[in-house]
Amino acid sequence: MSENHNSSSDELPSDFIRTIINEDQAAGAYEGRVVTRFPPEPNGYLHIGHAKSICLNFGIGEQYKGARCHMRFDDTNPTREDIEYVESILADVKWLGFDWGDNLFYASDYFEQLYEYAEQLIRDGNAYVDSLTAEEIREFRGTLTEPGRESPDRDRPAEESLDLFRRMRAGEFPDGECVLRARIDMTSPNLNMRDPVLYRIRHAEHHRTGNDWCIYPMYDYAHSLSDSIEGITHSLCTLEFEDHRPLYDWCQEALGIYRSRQIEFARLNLTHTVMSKRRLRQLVEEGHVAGWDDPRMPTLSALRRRGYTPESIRDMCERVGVARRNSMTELALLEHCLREDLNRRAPRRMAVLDPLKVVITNYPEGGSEEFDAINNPEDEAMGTRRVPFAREVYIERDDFMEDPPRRFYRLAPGREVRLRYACLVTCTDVIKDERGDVVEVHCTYDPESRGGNVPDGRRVQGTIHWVSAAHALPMEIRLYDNLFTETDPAGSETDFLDLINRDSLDTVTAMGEPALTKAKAGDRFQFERLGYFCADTDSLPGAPIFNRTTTLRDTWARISQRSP
RNA sequence: UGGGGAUUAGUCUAGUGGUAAGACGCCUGACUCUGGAUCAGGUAUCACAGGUUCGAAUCCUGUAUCCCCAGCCA
Repeated sequence: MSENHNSSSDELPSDFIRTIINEDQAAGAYEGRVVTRFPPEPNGYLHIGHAKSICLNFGIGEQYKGARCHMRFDDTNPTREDIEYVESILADVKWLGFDWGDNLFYASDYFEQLYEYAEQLIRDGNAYVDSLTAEEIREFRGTLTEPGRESPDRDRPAEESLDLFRRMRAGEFPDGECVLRARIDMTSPNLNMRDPVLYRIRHAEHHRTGNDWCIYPMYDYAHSLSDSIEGITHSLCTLEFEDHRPLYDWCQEALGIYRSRQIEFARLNLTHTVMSKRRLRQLVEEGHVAGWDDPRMPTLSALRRRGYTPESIRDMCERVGVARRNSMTELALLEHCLREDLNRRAPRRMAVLDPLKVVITNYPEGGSEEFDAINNPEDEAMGTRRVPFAREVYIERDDFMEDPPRRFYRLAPGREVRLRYACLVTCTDVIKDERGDVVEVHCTYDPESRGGNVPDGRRVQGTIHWVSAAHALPMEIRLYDNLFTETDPAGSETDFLDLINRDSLDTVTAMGEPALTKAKAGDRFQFERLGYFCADTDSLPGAPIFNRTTTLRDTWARISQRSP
């Protein structure tokens, strides 16, 4: 497999995990094989945090000769999972540009084998059926500073546990009646080793196995064994599973089966958003956003809808790197990756978000003409297009100031600017309404400057974008800002819901050049001087609706804020 | 002294005994029919305190701070 992303750098990523793999390869470990896996539970939508794990695991699968990455669903809890999530997860991974080939697996595929392994543990005295209640188990577990106590059932004869376990499977007990526990060490300082539960009873329909089972394996047990069954060499997971590693190892060792190695890395955190499933769910269910794919969400489906490219997300994940320290990546990095990608690829168009009418008084009434505009200055092959021009045009309200401050290069009374690709105009009059607000600006144009060129070589400081009023396409545009103004809403003292940015969505009616009429959902453009925009899935034929993916870097905004 | 982990610029990440590297951000300047892009330059002594050494971000000792763990969730 080859990657076509990040063509600007041929360097393969390197990090402590790849260093470990390199060492393993050099030492001939795992017979030279490298097998990773991406193991989500199908109980929600993937977000950009998952993208880091996907890029890591699949990236390693692509990087090493003969390596592969398995797509595996950790579907061991039927009450929270659904086929809907399986499908969206698969679509998202595919969208990011990764391919699992034939290696699509489900932990539920192994239920029978997992069950047999459990019987083996019981026979070997490594597991027992415990009839303590959930509350009792919790009490017996002890605390962080006090050791736990052994259950009265801990020394139950293997035969008895075996019988009980079979009856658990047969459905003789209601939920919660008993569990299968590993027999490890109730005094371990690591709570995960205090006889962890391996199986619980759940009379629930599973999205794949239906009602075949009423006992379901717990994560630690199922995950360790699934990795072993699939011959996973390097099992990469996030930091919070560090304390689970001894149990992960114990499961494979107690059964004497293939040994995989768990390695933990820090999860991705992004500023100005939340990443936990619980909080994302709350945003959706309480209606703070329109849905999982609301373009303000950090889910992959939302980022896709908003206009982010898979390449930009992969690039960001690569640049963030992989390490063991908790970190918070600035959203600015993702935005940079997006701009870099789209600057190269997105066709340019002109659109005016906040229109102010300009009348060119010396231009013939009723006349019009077309000018050539470059589709992408970064890529000549993208060619040019014709843009209609007439006596009345719209410009951005921000591009005119009656009383401009220093360093304002745009239109002002008496000042000449270039209408991009069209001509030079000079402001001669300002028309205001009774409240004193500017409603229209009058200009004269220099007929010698057709196309925007300056025959006598005189300099104009500003070049602004415009749209012919007579030809303009009115279109809905959704302007997004961060869902949270705080850097780390989840880490704040205040409830994150109280930190939601009330101005995160602003819908405006903009005027676009006619070429935009043909835009289809998913099409991305740079609207010159404004930002990158992507036609939303709500678009109708001939009536596109655009999401602003991100703005362009805006030097003027910084200057004007600094010294007004 | 419950256990486990982490600590390099505003952010992320390299460097594992030889005198701090890259990216984002920010600041300067050049250039420009996008105040975009591009180009050039600037922006830390490595949590702290001792110690070992000719030499320490790297080794040792101690301290501090932060993160994770008491689901029959993953």
